[in-house]
Amino acid sequence: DLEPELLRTSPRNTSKRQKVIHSVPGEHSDCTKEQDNAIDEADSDDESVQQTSIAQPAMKRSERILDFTNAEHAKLIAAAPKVGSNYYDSDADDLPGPIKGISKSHLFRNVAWGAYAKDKSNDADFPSHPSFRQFVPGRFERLADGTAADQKAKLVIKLTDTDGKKHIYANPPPRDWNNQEAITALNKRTVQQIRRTTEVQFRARVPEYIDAERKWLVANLTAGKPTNGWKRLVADFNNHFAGKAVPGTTGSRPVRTQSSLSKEVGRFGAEFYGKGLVPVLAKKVKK
DNA sequence: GAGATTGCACGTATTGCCAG
DNA sequence: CTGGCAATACGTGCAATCTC
Repeated sequence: DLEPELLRTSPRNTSKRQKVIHSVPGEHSDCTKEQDNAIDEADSDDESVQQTSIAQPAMKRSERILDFTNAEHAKLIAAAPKVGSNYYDSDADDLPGPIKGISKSHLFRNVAWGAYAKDKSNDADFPSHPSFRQFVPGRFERLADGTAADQKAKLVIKLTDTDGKKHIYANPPPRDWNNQEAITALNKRTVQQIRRTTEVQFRARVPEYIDAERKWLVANLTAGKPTNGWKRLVADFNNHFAGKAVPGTTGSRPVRTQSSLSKEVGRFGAEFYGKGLVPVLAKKVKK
C-alpha cells in the first residue's frame, strides 16, 4: 500500500492498536534566506511526486536542510520534481483575507486548494499508521538517497483514523519557507493532527522526575553541581533508577541522559538544588 | 444549539550542536 | 568535558469552528 510522499514508508511492522513510535530526526537550523519565491515561479504542473522508499537511518535535521546558495545544493533543487497545482497553484494570488482557523495567519499563505487536497477516493492515500518527516527550513529537503524533495507535498495530510474514517488536513504553506517560526508552527500542527487522528506518536511520553529521584540528586550534588562530575552522576543515577520500580509509582524508572539530568538540575538549581533542597513544584492552578 | 473538531498556548522533557 | 541553547515532542486545556 502506498503512502503519500510525506509519509516515509515505514518498515512493515505496523501492528494494529498500539502506539507506534517513529523517531524523528533532529535539530538545528542555519538556513539561508531568499529562496523559493523564485522556485515557485518554476512550479510545474507535473504531479509526479517521487516516492521515498528508503528504509535507511533517519537523516538529521541539519543534513536535510539545503542551502540555496550552495551550488551543489542548488543543482539538487533544480533537479527535484516540483509538486504542482494539484495541491495548490503556487503562482496564483493568495485568497483575500486571513486564513480561517489559523491564528498565525501572517505566517502562511491563504491558498485555494487543488483537487488532490479534496480527493478522498483513493484509499491508498490514507494510511492509518503514517510516518512523517518533519518540515525543515527551505522549500526543498534532502533525502537519504541524496536527492531533493519538495516539501510542498507534505502540506496535505491524508489519514485514516482509528475508526476507519478518512481525514484530510490541508495545511497552508508558509509565506517564507525559511522562516523557522512558520516551520515550527507547521510541524506542531501536523504532528498533532497525526497524533490525535492515529495511534502514531513520534516520541515516547517522558516520565517526569519523581521525588525519589530528586532526593537522590540532592544527595549527590554539592553546591548544585555533581559531586563527582557529570559522567559519574549520570552513570550512578541510572544504576540506581533506570529500569527499577519505585514504590508509589507505576512501571519502572527511565534511563536519564546527561542532557536530561543537567536540565533538571539547572532548572531548579537556583531555588532548590543549589541550596540542597528537593524541588517542590508549585501546584497548578486550574480554573 | 450541542457535541465533535481543530488550532494553539503552556508546561514538562529530550536531543542535537557548538563553543569554551 | 561542560554548559547552554535551539528545536521540538507530548499531554492537556480551552476557545473558535464545524457538523449534524
